[in-house]
Formats: sequence, C-alpha cells, structure tokens
Amino acid sequence: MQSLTEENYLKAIYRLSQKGNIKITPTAIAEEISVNAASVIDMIKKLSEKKLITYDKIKGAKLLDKGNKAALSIIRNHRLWEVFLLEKLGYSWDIVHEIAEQLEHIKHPELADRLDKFLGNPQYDPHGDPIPKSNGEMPNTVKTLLSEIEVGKTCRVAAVKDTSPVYLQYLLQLSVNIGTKIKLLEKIPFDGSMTIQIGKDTKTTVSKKFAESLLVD
Amino acid sequence: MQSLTEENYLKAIYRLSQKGNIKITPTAIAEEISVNAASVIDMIKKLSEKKLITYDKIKGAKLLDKGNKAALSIIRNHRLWEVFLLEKLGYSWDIVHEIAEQLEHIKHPELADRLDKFLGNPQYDPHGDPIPKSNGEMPNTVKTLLSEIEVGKTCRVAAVKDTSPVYLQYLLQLSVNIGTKIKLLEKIPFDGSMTIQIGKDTKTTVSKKFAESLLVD
DNA sequence: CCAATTTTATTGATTAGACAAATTACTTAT
DNA sequence: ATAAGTAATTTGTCTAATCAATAAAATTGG
Repeated sequence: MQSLTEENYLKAIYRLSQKGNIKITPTAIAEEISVNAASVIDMIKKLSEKKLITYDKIKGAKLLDKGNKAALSIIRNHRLWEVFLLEKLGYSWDIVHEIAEQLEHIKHPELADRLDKFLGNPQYDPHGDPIPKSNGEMPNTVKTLLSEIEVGKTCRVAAVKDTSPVYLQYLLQLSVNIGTKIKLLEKIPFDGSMTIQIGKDTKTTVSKKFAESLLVD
Repeated sequence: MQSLTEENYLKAIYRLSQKGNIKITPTAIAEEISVNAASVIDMIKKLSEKKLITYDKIKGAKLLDKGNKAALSIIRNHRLWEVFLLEKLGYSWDIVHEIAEQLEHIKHPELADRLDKFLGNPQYDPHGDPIPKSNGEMPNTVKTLLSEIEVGKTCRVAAVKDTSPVYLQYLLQLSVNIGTKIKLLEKIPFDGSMTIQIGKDTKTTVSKKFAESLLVD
C-alpha cells in the first residue's frame, strides 16, 4: 500500500512518460508536481527501495510493474470519478479534475469496479481520455490534432490535450464538447489560424494554438 | 481549513458529546480514535489555539461554534456518502462506514449539496442516523429501543445503536433493515429476550442485548 | 485522610514529507 | 578543453503527527 504522496509521485512519472518524455528526470518530476527537487530525490530513493520504480542518473526514472499498476489504478479512479462528477452531480468539466484529484486516492478493493458498473462502463472521461480497465488495459484510440485536419473535412472532438481551466472555459464558451462535430472551413497559411464550423451553424476563427490543443478523430 | 487529522479529532469530540458524555476528557478522546493520550493533549492545544474548541481540566473539551460546524459538515458528508455507497453502488451497510470514513474528508464547496440533491435529499443514512442539513440543522426524531416496546405492538426499525460489523451482519442475516416492520410477540421476563415477527412471516427469538441495540419508532 | 491508582501534562524521540543552501557532477557553448 | 550554466545530490532544518517515559495532579478506596 502506498501513501497519498507516493501515489502522486507515481502518477507524475506515469504522466511524464505518457507525454512522450524519454528520460524522466528529478527536475521534470519536481516541476510536474510543484515540489522541490530535493524532495523528489528523497522520494525516488523511497520508491526504488519499495521496488515501485527504477532510477539511474542516465536513464532517469521508470515505473516497474508494481508501480505501473498502482499508477494505472489511480488514473482509473480519477477518470471514473470525473465521469461521476460530471454526469451525476452536474459539475462542469473544468472543475471535475480538482475534485477527482482528491477522490482518486480513496481506497477499497471493489470501489472502482462498482463505480465503473454504476456509470455504465464508460470508455472515456469528460476530457476524452481513455479509462483504464481493472486489469490495467488501456483502450487506446488514434487521435489527430485539429491542426492536422485537411480543409473541408469534418471531424469529432475526441479529447483535449490542454486541460487548463482557461482552455476548458474557452471551449465551454464555444459550446465545444467531447463528441462535438467540427468542420474545417479554411486554414490561413500566414499564422496557422483556421475558420471552423462548430456543430450545425456556429462559425468561428480559432488560433493555431487552439487547434493544437484539441484532439479529434 | 482543517487537516484530515484535526477533522477526526473534532468528529471524535462531537461523537462523544452525542453519546451523552458530560465531560469529554483527553483519555476518552484517545480511546475513541485509538491514539496515545499525549497526542490528544497536543491536538487539544492546537484546536484551542485555532478557536475550534475550548478545553479546561475541569470541564473537559467542548466544541466552539466553528468546530461544531466543521464536525457537522464532516458528518453530513459521511452520511451522504454512505447513502450513495449503499443505494448507488450496492454496498452492504456493514461496509459503507469504512469507505465513508475516507470520503467524508473530500473537500469542495458545493460537493455535499450536489450529492444531497443527486441522492434525492435523504433524511437518514443507511444506519438510520439523521443527515445534518447544509445549514447545520439536525433532523431529530424520537426513537425508542426495541427493548422498550410493549408486547403486541408493531414498530419500524429506525436506526441501529450498535454499528459493529458483527451486529450489522446479524441484522443482515435476519433481513432486518431500516424501515423493516417488527412486531413484538412475547417478552420473557427471565432474561429479557423476546420473540419477534420480522416483516410478514419470519418469527425469531432475540436476546435482550439485541433488543437494546435497535432503535425503532 | 492518606495511600494507591488513574489522569493529565511535559519532555524527548521518531517518521513522513518538504525546503533552502551548499556541493558535486554533467553539459554546452565558446 | 575550459568556463559557465544547469542538473543532481547532500546536508541540515522545519512542521505535523505520533509514541514512550516520566512527572505532576487528581481521584478513589480503604
């Protein structure tokens, strides 16, 4: 069993490796969870002793099987609770994350599975991220950045890459949700901004930065 | 804002005063939460400084307004989550308590109210205890011990006084739930045991101890 | 009312987690 | 290849929460 703090470190390492980081350094972890680098070194030692991760200066930190399972289980909890908060309690998707940060650490053998069943075995969380299965399997899907879509094509919003409150608020304002259809009308070569059609009628122009933060399929 | 540990001390003081303890001593608290008396003295100092409680050797510990509100809020959370776990996730009532012990500390301004609404504003938790309102009001009801009921009368199970897993398991076995109708058929003067009718057909004999652990109305 | 016991309170040590400052080890650009 | 800069460690300190051992105070039984 891990402490809440240990769990957060494992999650951070998992997230960094998901982001494509080839080498996971103490400073990267420190930045990820807003903590002093010295604390990270301490925790790396502890997690290594517990055989949850390996660490060496050259290869960085890597989750071992036990650590990986723990991280996946926390992420499963997190995403299931997010679905619960959004669908059952009516929270908006820019808020669910912070509450799920707390709920994800609640421990009981059957809890995640019962919650999963209660929610109707959802595949994705409100941000479009896949929910790991109880065996640790991760449903992975091919997603493209909105910025990569060809002019004239229509796509479906699958996930958000940037989950910062400001971005989510902006999406909310534009009525863009997971599942919303978007048609790319025009792409301006000068700055990469584009005119899109959201749903049936709304037309807007969005920046390159916007388009690079939205995953579609 | 209080730490998880502080919250547990406040809750313990609240519970002890509910149990009818006139003077709440450090040792009583220590026993309640299975902790060393020295730790309690330290925490009492801390909570006093924070104006959450008062303490003096003669009068013992008392919750101040702020501390009382905090305790009630935690108990509200606890009982709402218990309802959720039982009704929505299908947990049995001898298990909900331990999970709710963790969930009760989740903090977010609207969470309790949203949960309350989602559950249909329940008045009582699965053990029959009243759920405090968001303003701190506590719906109190007149309840009698099953052992006080007159022979021939029918009553309704309102709450359990003893919430130990063994007792709850026993109740489960007898199909006794909150709301179950019980008719007192016979009372044996010798040892206080009694024959009761549970629901429509089941007849059983239960001990005095059993009857003194069940609240009815 | 005094001795024995129980409570209360103090003190010192411990553990988990964190940070700041100093040191050592790498990189990188010149 | 060396100086300058960045990253990794070490060391010492801090806070929250705990316990064991002890001392002081209060209760209780005879």
